[in-house]
Amino acid sequence: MAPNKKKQLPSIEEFMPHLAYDSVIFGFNGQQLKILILEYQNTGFFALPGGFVKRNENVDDAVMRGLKERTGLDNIYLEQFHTFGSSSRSAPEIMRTILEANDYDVEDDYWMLDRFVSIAYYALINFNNVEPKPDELSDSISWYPLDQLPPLMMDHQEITEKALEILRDNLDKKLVGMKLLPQKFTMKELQKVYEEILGKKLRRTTFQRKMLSKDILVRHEKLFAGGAHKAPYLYSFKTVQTDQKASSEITHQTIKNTI
Amino acid sequence: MAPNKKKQLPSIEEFMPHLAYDSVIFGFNGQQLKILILEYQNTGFFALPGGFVKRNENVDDAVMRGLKERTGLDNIYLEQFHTFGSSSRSAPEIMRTILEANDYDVEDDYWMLDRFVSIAYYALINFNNVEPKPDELSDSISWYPLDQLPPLMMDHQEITEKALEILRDNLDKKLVGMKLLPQKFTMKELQKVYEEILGKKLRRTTFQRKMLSKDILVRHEKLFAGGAHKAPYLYSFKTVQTDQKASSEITHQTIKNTI
DNA sequence: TATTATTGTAATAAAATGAGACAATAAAAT
DNA sequence: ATTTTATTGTCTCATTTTATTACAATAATA
Repeated sequence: MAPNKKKQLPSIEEFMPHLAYDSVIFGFNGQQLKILILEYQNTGFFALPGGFVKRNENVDDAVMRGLKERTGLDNIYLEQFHTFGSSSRSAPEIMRTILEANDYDVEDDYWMLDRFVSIAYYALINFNNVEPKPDELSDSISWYPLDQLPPLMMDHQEITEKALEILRDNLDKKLVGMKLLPQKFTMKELQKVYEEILGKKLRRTTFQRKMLSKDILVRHEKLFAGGAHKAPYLYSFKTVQTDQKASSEITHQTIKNTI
Repeated sequence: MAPNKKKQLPSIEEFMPHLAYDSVIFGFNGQQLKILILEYQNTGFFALPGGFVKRNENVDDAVMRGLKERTGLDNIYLEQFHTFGSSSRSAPEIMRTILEANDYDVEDDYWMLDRFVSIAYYALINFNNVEPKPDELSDSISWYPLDQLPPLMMDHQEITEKALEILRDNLDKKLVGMKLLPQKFTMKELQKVYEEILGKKLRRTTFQRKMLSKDILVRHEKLFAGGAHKAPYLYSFKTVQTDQKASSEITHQTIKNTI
């Protein structure tokens, strides 16, 4: 790297030290469940999208902001699932390599080289027609199927595995499909979401009966152009207001549906 | 407070700034589910037991350590459940009052007056024969039934409610009864734990059949001295090793059983 | 017009749960 | 010593839920 044109690093005045977040962004394209991995330029390091929390910012908001800055994705469904607090969570060499590869001049006591406690979130999006963009830091970013992840830096593999575990547990409770599918979808597509997350095949008739009996779906017109067979109905999720968080939930959903 | 005999405050050199933990400690005495609340002397402030994380310490260990220091409880079952990261989580006046009530001299820029992100844990213990002791900071500490909590400072009420919600969700999955009961217990006691956590009565025969069919219980000798009626069997939980964490789980359990 | 593959639903079987009945029994009362 | 009492463990039957199979409906293709 040329030792000239050094850039200005983010200042510790702006952020809380020792505190970071990482996000496991699940995307579904109708076929496969994938997650978003970014690669730091000129380093070969693969990582979950993450960032830092400003001194006067809600952690939830920081994650939303950082995700938009780093991935171009806005207003996506986010849920905190675990905080990783091992004292071994520091990687000064790696962080230095990444920063220097981007032409930053890094002092030995620079705050990003310290130990970090990371609050981890998972996000759910339908990634048809969505093209995540790397940010100005020149990272590349792309989708990887869960069984074809590159080797991830630090404990990001462990974070990813925990995210999937929690996602499975929340599958029915949180109506996960709602966030991963377009507004209207077929029963087959919904089943595919479940199968991808659970990692196993489900029985068609049982699944259909179970979903219909839940009183969460609205049936719409049929979807033609499916092939040489009976056309399936399209469904959407009912927008039920179950609790005090309903309005913000609906915001999420509405925005998601317009992606 | 006399302005003499000022004591030395914990230094920011030792701890990570802006990072705290809070713990919701559930205890069961055979009858009622209670949680441990501490009262800061001379202030009237009630709070969950909490503390700070040393710069070179795992967060999990910090919670365990702090709990021992503050409550006298050792090696109890702990599980992280949520991190509270709202930017409004600071209470400089309250913290100053607490510290000054304990004869500390507090500078305006003292780190404990800052905003804190709090990692929340719940703990489960059987509190027969356990007498929590307040620490040297002269707090008093005692058990409160969930429906008779005093007004808690900051967002500690919200933290408590979230803990209970998570505990309910984990009831079957995590074998919560194992941590709250003595090593040997009757079916009625186990049912009582479930009822207290769920906040509703359960049907005796259905509960008994469900528990026995789970293949998690070992039946032991009968417990006499129960009253003018048939004596119930005593049960204990099977110690199954399901995954790689099994050995540490067993440690928890063994230690818990000797409390 | 027949063929094909898939969909929606009904019919039936199996499993899980709810609800009640009842005999067994340990301690207390007589 | 006998009866009474309350609770326990288990069984039965009813109801609900879930699994499995079967099959008619139908949109595109041959």
